[in-house]
Amino acid sequence: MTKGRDAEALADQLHSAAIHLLRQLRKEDDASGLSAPRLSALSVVVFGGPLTLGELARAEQVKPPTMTRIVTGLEKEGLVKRKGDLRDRRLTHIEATSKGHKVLTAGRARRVKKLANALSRLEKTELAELRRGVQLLRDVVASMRG
Amino acid sequence: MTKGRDAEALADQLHSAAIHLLRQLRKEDDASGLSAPRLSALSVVVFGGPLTLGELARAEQVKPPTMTRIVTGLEKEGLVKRKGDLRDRRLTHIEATSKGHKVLTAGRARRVKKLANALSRLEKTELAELRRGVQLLRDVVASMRG
DNA sequence: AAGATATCGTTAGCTGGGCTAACGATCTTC
DNA sequence: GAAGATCGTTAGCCCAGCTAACGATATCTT
Repeated sequence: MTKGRDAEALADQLHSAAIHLLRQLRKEDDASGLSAPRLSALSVVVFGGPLTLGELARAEQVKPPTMTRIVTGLEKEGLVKRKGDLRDRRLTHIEATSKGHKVLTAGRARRVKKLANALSRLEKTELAELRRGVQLLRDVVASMRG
Repeated sequence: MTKGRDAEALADQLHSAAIHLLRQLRKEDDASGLSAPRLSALSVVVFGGPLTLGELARAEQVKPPTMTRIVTGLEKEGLVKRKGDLRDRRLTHIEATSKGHKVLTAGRARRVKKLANALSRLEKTELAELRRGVQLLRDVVASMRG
């Protein structure tokens, strides 16, 4: 059947497009001076509120020892800080400092701006079509998790 | 203007979708037993024919010493081999072995299949819409290179 | 209440991948 | 033929991933 073959060709193009998109955007991230794992973890902390180290590790799909090191690095740069839990003293909560907020939002702004800039060259109707495509893509990605 | 704001929101969603898409697909790559840099380099060698180490380093946007190590790793696993150049004996050509071809195409098949599978759950019209979106995305990414 | 068990984060030690600096071998140029 | 450029490698650094093992703390059993 032709539908399956279409899906394969599209899958290939989509995969390639995603790779190239992220490769372009990563260049902007370099300006923050943070490595990708640190940037990603910081993002979760900033937007996801304070979390424990274990939660953060799970969110980043990484093992606890790895997250310990990432957090230690971020802490040394003054972007997050550790806080103990009074009820359960095994827990360590990680929260972003104001500097952490600033660095992250500045980086995100750079990145989004670059992409938004490219997007704004599109016609209004094209923008709508792309928006629809992105929505479908999100659904597809969500369905892959199962 | 509202168009700029729309572009920003879309940029954000697109960025996120691309990240999550690649994260899902990378799980399939793990089955190959190869790390991302090795897989990527192998892919260039397989599809881009024999290249020198320096060319490969540039293609992967990596410095020569890094590529030396990646190639050494691939060579130890029997996926590529080094070949000297008779005319210019400073050069080292890297070419894929048949095992290298097999491993790469098998991995690519797994990856594309997973994505194509998710895509094939879409309605025919949705598939067309997504295809249009991907086409636009490719144009957008291409325009960012400049 | 005490002892066994489970959970959380850290440390130790391994691999791999990124970099710069320095080097040996090899062309190329003068 | 000597000087300079180019190619790949080596050495040595840092970061990020993992597993195994541990100490501290909570929780469960009895």
